[in-house]
Amino acid sequence: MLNRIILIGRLTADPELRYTSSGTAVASFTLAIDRPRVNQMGERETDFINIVVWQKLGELCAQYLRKGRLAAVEGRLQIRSYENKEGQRVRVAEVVADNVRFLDRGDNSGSFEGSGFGAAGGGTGNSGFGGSSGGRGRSNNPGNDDPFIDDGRPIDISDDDLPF
Amino acid sequence: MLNRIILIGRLTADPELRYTSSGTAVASFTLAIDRPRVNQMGERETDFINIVVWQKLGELCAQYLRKGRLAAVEGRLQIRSYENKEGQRVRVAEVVADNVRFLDRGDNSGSFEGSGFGAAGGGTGNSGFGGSSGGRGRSNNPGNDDPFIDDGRPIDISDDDLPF
Amino acid sequence: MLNRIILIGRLTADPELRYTSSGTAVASFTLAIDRPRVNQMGERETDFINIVVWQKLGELCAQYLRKGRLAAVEGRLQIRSYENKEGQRVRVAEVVADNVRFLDRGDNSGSFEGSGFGAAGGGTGNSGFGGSSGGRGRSNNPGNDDPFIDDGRPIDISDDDLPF
Amino acid sequence: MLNRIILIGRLTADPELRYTSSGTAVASFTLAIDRPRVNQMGERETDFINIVVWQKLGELCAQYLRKGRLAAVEGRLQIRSYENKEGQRVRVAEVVADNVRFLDRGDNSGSFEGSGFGAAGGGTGNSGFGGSSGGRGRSNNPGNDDPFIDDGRPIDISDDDLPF
DNA sequence: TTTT
DNA sequence: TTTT
Repeated sequence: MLNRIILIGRLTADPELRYTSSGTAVASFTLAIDRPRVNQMGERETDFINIVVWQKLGELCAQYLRKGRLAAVEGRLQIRSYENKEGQRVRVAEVVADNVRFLDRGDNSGSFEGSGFGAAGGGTGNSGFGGSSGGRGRSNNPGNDDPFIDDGRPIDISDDDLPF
Repeated sequence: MLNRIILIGRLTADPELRYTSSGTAVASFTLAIDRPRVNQMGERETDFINIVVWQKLGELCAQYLRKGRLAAVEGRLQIRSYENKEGQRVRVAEVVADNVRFLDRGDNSGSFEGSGFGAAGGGTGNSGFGGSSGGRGRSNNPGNDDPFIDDGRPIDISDDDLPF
Repeated sequence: MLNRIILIGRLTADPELRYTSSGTAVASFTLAIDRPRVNQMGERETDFINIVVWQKLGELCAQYLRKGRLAAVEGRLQIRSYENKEGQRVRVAEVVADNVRFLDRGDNSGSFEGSGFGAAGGGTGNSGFGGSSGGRGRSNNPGNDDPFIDDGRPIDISDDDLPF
Repeated sequence: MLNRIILIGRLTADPELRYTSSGTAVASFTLAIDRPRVNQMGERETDFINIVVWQKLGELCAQYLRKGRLAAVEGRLQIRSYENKEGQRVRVAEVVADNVRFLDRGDNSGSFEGSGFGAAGGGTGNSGFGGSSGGRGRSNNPGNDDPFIDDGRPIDISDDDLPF
C-alpha cells in the first residue's frame, strides 16, 4: 500500500550505466550509510544499500555522481527474487529511486549545480540510444567473472525489470 | 547519514516473538506490500519485507498484530550479512522498526486503540522478563529444521544484534 | 532540495472538490493527527493539517473519503503566503499530496478496494471537464461568508496555483 | 497516528538558541527549500519552513549550523495555534526535528565531521544549565521590540511547549 | 473550526 | 523577512 524510503550516504564506487535490450537506461550504485549508533563492541557499522535509477535520472546519476560523493535518494524498497547458478533462490534488496540529489560538488567540479528529479523533468530529450548500445553482457564477460553474478544482479537487464 | 523507511502493508503470518540470552524481546514478521503499478505482463507484484521490532514495542506487535492485519511501520533499512551453512556470505535486508501502527482492528477486537511508539514510550512497565525467559534456541530445535535458517536469520539472537 | 512528508490521520470533514478556471480538479480536506505523547498537562494534543490533492487523485479522494475516515497521505509541505482582507501577510501551511491511501472502508462500504496513486494512474478516464464546471466561486458567495476566507484559501483557485 | 517529514534545504539565517524557564535548550531556524518545478510564470518558488530543535541536538545546531548551510532535517510537522496581540487566532506550522544532519562544512571549517542525532546521543556533556540561564525573556525586552512577535512565536518559551 |  |  505504501513504500517510501529516504537515504543519505556516500557512493562506494562510480555508478554503472547499462541499457535494456530496448534501450532504456538504468544506473546502479551502492550507498554506504553509517548506522546512527555504535554496536555492542563500540564499532560503528555501515549499511551498504544498492540503488537502481531508471531512464534520464539514471543517466544524470552516471554523469555526475562519483565514488565518495554524498547523495540523497528517495524511492521504494524492492525485494527481487531470482535463481542463482547453483539453483538456489536468492533475494536481493534494492531501492528503486525516483528522486536523487547530489549533495556535494567534489573538488574538481565545474559550474554544475544540484539536479535530480527536477532536472530530469526538464531534460534535454531522450538522448537517442540504439537498442543494445554496447553495454556489458555475457559476451563481454567470457571469463564469467562478472561482479554482478555474486551480487545477485542478472547479467542482462531485461525489459521485464522496468518499473514503469 | 540518514536512513528512513515508511511502509504500509499486511502481515503474511503472525509475528514471532523471541528473546535474546539477556532477555530482550524481539518480534519479527513480514509485510506484504503491493507495488504501485503492474509489470510488463500486467501482473501486480508484491514485495515481502522483513520487519524486526525490539523491546516493548516488539511485545505489543506480538500481542496485537496477526496474519492479514494492516500495519504501518517506520524505521531503518538494515543489511545484515552472515555466513550460511554452506559457507557462503548471505545478505539479508530487514527493516528495524521504531514505530508501528495497527491500522485495522479485525473482527474480533476489543477496545484496544492504536499503539506503537507512543504506547511503548508511556507503557506499563517493563513486564519483568527474567534473564533467559524460556525463549527458543538451538536446544529447542534439535532437528535443525529451524525455519529461520533458510530465512537467513540466525538460530539464536545474540545481544550483539541489539540496535540500542 | 528535498521535501517529503508522510501522514496518517482521520478526516475532520468530507473533502471539498473544486475546479480551477481551466477545469483542473482540486480536492482539499484536513487530517487530524494525534501527537505521539501527551503534553505537560497530560492531555493528548492533535495537529490539524490541511491537505490539497490535484487532478484525478483529488477526484478519487472526493469520491471515496469521508469525515472520520483514516487515510495515509504522502506529499510535500508547502507554505503559501497571501494577503488577507486586512492587508496582512498570512502564511498557510498545507501538504500537496501525490499519493493517498484509503485505510478503512467504513461501515457502509461496497466492494471498493484501496486506491490512491496507482488507481489514479491507471484510471477510468474520469476527465473532460468544461471550463468552469459549475464550481463554487465568488458569484456563488455574494454574502461573502465563504469559509475559505477565514481559512486562508483564496475564493477562486487560479491556474497559478497549479503545482504541475 | 503517523507524522513524519524529511527536508533538505539551506538556512536563511544563523540559528537562534533560547532556553525555557527551566533551562531546556531550544534552537530555531528556517530552511529554504526550492520547489521541484517552476510555476506557471516559469519562476522557481521556494518554501521557507521553520524548524525547532530541542535539547542537546538544538545546541549542536546552534553551534555548527550557519546561514547558507545545507542541512537535512527529520521530524514531525506541528501546527501551533496561539492568539496574537490583536486577539486573532494565528496558526503556525513548524517542524519539530529529532534528527539533523549537517551536509556541508563551509569554506572555513575545521575538522568537524558530520553530526546530528548520533552525536547528540553520545555527546560531549554539553549540559549543566542553571534554571534560567541568562536567556532572553520579557524582562530582557522591555521595549517589546521582540522579533519573535511578528513571527508568531511567543516571547517566552514555556515548559508547556516541551514535546517530551 | 475540527477526527476516533 | 529569507538560502545557493
